[in-house]
Amino acid sequence: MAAHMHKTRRAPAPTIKTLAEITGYSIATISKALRESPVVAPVTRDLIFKAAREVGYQANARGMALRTGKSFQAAVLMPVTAARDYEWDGVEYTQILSGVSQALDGTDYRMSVHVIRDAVDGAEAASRIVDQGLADGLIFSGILADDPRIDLLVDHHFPFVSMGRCRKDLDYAHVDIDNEWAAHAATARLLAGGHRRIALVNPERRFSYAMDRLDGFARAFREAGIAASADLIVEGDLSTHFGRQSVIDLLQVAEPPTAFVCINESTTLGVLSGLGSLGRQVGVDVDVIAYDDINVSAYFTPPITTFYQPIEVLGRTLGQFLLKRMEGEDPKALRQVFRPTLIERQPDNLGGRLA
Amino acid sequence: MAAHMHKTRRAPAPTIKTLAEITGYSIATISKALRESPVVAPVTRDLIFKAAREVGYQANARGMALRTGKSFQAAVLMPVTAARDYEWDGVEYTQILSGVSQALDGTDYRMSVHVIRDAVDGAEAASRIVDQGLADGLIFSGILADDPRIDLLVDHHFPFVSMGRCRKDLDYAHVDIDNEWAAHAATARLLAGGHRRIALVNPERRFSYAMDRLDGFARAFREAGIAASADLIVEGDLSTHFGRQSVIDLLQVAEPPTAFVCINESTTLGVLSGLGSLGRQVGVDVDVIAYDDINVSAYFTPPITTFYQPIEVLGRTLGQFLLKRMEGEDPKALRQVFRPTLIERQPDNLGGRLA
DNA sequence: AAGGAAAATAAAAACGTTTTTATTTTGACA
DNA sequence: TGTCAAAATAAAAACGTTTTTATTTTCCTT
Repeated sequence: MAAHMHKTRRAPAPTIKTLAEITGYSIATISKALRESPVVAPVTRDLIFKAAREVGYQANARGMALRTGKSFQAAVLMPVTAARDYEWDGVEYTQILSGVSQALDGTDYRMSVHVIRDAVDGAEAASRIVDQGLADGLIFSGILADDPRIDLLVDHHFPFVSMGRCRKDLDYAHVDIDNEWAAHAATARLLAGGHRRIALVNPERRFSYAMDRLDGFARAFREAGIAASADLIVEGDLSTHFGRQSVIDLLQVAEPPTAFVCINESTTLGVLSGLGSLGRQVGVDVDVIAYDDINVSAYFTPPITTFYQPIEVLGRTLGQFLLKRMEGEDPKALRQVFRPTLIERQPDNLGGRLA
Repeated sequence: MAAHMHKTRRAPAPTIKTLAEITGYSIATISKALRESPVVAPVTRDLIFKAAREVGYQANARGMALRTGKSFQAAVLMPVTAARDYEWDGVEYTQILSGVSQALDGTDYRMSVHVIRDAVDGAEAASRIVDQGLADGLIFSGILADDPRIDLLVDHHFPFVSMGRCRKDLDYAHVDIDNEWAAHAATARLLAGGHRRIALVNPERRFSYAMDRLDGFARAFREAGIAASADLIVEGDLSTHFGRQSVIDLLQVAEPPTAFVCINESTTLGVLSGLGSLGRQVGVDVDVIAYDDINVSAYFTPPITTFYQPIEVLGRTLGQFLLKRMEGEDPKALRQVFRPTLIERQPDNLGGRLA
């Protein structure tokens, strides 16, 4: 009677022991054969592999994990700002995760995501991951000018790849966008178009790349022999709200900007929203150049000039680098800085009205 | 000499054995005490807890995992369409992950993310997770009208919570948005505003919620006693490109729509982009009502009327439900359908020109 | 054909838990 | 004060691997 109650009991997954029974070899030999150890005879290795295939053997991750002390997890810290309620934010992270996951595909590693709300949270997450061995490697972004996570991880010899670079030491694996270059190029383009009062909508200075962008902005002016419009630099979180508010504030100053250089999509959307509600037209009253990583600027009305870098590519590189780091490769060999490509969608000279 | 080479060796993390040595109890007693088993005397339990606190004992997840057969992972399937190159897509997923992670905070569970590229990929990922015991529970979305994942998981008694519902069987834990209601409400609002030719920009029919929205759309017309503009229903992926192309196509028909009901942010952006490039003005030539989950419609120019549901809340509920499911709670008790709130930003009657 | 090194395989221990079973201690009752 | 059940603790086994150490087999050399 009771036998009818439950379905046919699922056969327990085959283990190394099952293979030992089937083939007649000891579990030690099985283990070595499966890991292609040279000490086991090729003929028995083949035999064991065949048996493994036949019964559909899959190494038990938990057993491996306990024995080796590894977790087979690649952790990613994903920032989510709790600042404004549910504001559009961090949208590019799906692309990063997608890229990392692509790199991990086919390896023994899984991707675990740790959501962090701020820098402190991020540092805590990192040390928890190290202390408790929650992962074998770590990927994170939002690098501060002097980031405690990097010190911690270097100290513990914990494999990691950062998206972005600290400003001081570079002896670790990283992937980055050339923010100095991009900010310089955008500013130079606007200067060439005749703009003099250029606003820079920038992240907070504690972020390493905010400083890089400031540098590029300044260099463009310096090279043009023009005094930088340093009073038109605004700094804040990367929210849409911030972009909008920045425009509203900046257009009230005595000598308002005729052009804007923006950080990311969401801020750009806010800037356009602010311009729209003040009745200013892009390409007529002001020009806007943005940095784009999810290919969305093409759909703004009007489409605007952007520096574009598909972020999934960065994610993939991050994953590839992390795999190599976890295998002990020298971090010095694992660095890549991407230059976004310029996509010209506007002349960015206010239709010639400036010349 | 060599002693100088490496830093002071980090003390190995304390284990249950360490605690046994310190307290003099056996490891069995330690284990039971830490899990608050009633068989161990309260006084020794306290003693053991105290010792654990003092040495900073943290249970080794790998040991627990091997012994219990659990993985302490909550898996989330994250869809990323590879359709168009790096198109803005799936941006709401950071919010979902954030919500799930919030729910998991403070528990023993970690969140692992599995990126899937299509429905087949999703089904494979699900069965891999079940077969290999990669996780103890699963969260996924993009539910098909008849989703193989649901059958698989129910069959294996594997704990899961779906975001969205199959159209046939509902005997499982799920969280959803009331798409029928939202589509109905949007359509009814436009009908009340005097619109008769209303376009529905919808996902592909294989998705369960696409059908729900079709139902709501039809019901609004039926209730108004007006023949539905069924020829103005377009179906496709949820990309910005699709939104834009839909508008361009639809405005070429003999009797073009005067209003659009959109699915999500990215499609809406595409719709607005299409309208802009054809020189049509929202609120003058056409009205647009959208569904918004990342609070971005407020920043479109002009701001448009939306049905808003903060998606992080859904994520949190998904996580909470999954925890309960993993503890064996009856799935029938774990269902929640959210109704988004209407945010009126336009009169949606073409400024009265229709009446 | 004996000896011995090299090659191949087996046995045993270990990773850190939980759980089942066994043993000791306590305390109530006669 | 001895008996016995109940309470408390200890011992041992197990989860599935990898790795170290031990044993057996092969085969070359003389």
